[in-house]
Amino acid sequence: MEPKVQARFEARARIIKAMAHPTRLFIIEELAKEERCVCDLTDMIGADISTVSKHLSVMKNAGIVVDEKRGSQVFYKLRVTCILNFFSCVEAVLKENAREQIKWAK
Amino acid sequence: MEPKVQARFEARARIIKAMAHPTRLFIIEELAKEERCVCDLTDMIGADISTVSKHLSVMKNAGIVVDEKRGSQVFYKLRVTCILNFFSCVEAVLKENAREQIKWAK
DNA sequence: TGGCCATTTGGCTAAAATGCCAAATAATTC
DNA sequence: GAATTATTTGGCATTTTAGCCAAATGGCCA
Repeated sequence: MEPKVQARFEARARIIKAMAHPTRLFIIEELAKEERCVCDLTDMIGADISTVSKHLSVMKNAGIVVDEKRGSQVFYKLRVTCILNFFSCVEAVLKENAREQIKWAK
Repeated sequence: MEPKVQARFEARARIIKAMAHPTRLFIIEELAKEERCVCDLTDMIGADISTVSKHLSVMKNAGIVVDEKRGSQVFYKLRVTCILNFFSCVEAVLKENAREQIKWAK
């Protein structure tokens, strides 16, 4: 593959990789509803706060979310909402997968 | 996070993770045009055929592609084409990222 | 059957991702 | 300024992923 093409797909992969984790998908869905501080997200997720912070940092570096410090808290929100379109397609794949399961079970 | 919710996001993440690699994104885009055998994809990508085969297997297990054996060759095609909608959003993020770069450069 | 092509699988090493704890930063309040 | 709260960062152990080679499998044809 030519280096230019290669680079383009690497850039895309970086963004998709930044979503490819259950916790991060949860965060994305949550931020789609409203912005949240790290502490609230941490409560919802139930992991160490440093873990949540690092997940957020991964998505921030990818350009998926933006943060804003207000007082002692840091609020995160989605940077590009079209991200949400992903989910409906992912659900479609999951539905297909479930359907196949039934077929295989026969 | 409740186990049920957790499981739902894990299922989603499995699918997105199966896309989160430059080579696999390339394959997806290629298969969007037309089905391809492993050998053709391997030529285009320039990696070991076993590597390409494993990438395809990852996507097959996630339900993103399906394979069909014809003679001695195996052809792969997309299972759910809405996958392509991903790219336009990813490009939007990349464009935003590029824009920010300029802002930072000031 | 034997040989050849296409593909998958096993095995192995190197690299990247996860997640926790502890320590460092930053803002807030008393 | 010290204590407190919110968040990030560094470090480390564990797990997962990637990619190559070599070997196994499956189809095709002489």
